Amino acid sequence: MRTTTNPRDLTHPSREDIRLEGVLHALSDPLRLRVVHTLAGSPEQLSCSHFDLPVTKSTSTHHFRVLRESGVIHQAYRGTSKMNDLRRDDLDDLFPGLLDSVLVAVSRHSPTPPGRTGGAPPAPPAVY
Amino acid sequence: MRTTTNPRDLTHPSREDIRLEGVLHALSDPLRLRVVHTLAGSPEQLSCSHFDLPVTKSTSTHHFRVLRESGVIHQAYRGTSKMNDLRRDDLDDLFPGLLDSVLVAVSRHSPTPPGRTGGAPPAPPAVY
DNA sequence: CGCCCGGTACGAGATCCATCAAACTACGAG
DNA sequence: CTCGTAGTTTGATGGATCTCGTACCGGGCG
Repeated sequence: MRTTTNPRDLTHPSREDIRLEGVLHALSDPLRLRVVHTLAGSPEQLSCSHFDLPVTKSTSTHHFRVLRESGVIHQAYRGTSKMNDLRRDDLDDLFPGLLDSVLVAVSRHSPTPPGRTGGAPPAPPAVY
Repeated sequence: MRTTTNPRDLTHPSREDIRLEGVLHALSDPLRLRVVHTLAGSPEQLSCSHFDLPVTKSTSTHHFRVLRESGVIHQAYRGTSKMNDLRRDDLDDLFPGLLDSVLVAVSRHSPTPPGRTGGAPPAPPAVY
């Protein structure tokens, strides 16, 4: 009967539990939108600490949790840090075109947020 | 120099003042999502009272205001009632594909909300 | 004119949300 | 084992947000 609430267990909603309202709400915050945008522009997973958000650690934790619990991102521990990546497949399957249109909108309307991701430009719209 | 604050004056954000976060936030509420979906499925403007929302009149007013102030809908008085319609052109121009993908997602994941709109099916995805 | 109907304004209460500081946990390196 | 790094938890605070009830207004109808 161990499963005693291991603090390193991360709960993610299954695909069918992801709700549109939740995703839209998660994306309606500038900070979170920035995280999603950066994540989309990176070919690899990124640790939480990679993002240089203008808030404290606890606030950061909060935002990442909102993103995870709404089904927008997937998180997993790797050593001492936590890796994040977009749940692209799930989102594209559930809400086709939604993520892409949001990402394009962010790219268009934000002057490319300070703090470059690494190399890949914002995020090519992917297949249409 | 006041125009004496005419209560029938409705303020709408100009196109360039519409913000992505605001739109996403406005759409992240089930009630408002339902309104937008119904509006999108109607070829004509609809009065506020056309919607049979499970809330009181004042709450209804509140939600319509959120939609208007975020730039999602346009409102205008016509006689004793207020007509609503989507700001499709503005939204499509600012955030291409966003509204369509949201509407498709609503159509897919809601069992066609009770209280039919009139005739037109949910909203054909329009040009891709 | 007087009334109703569609909608607004104004509080007020409850809940949620973003934010922080401070104390804590877990892992890896010395 | 000790320390530092990465992130969590808890509690508090201030600000939105959602909801309501009640009072109000403006236009149309009888």
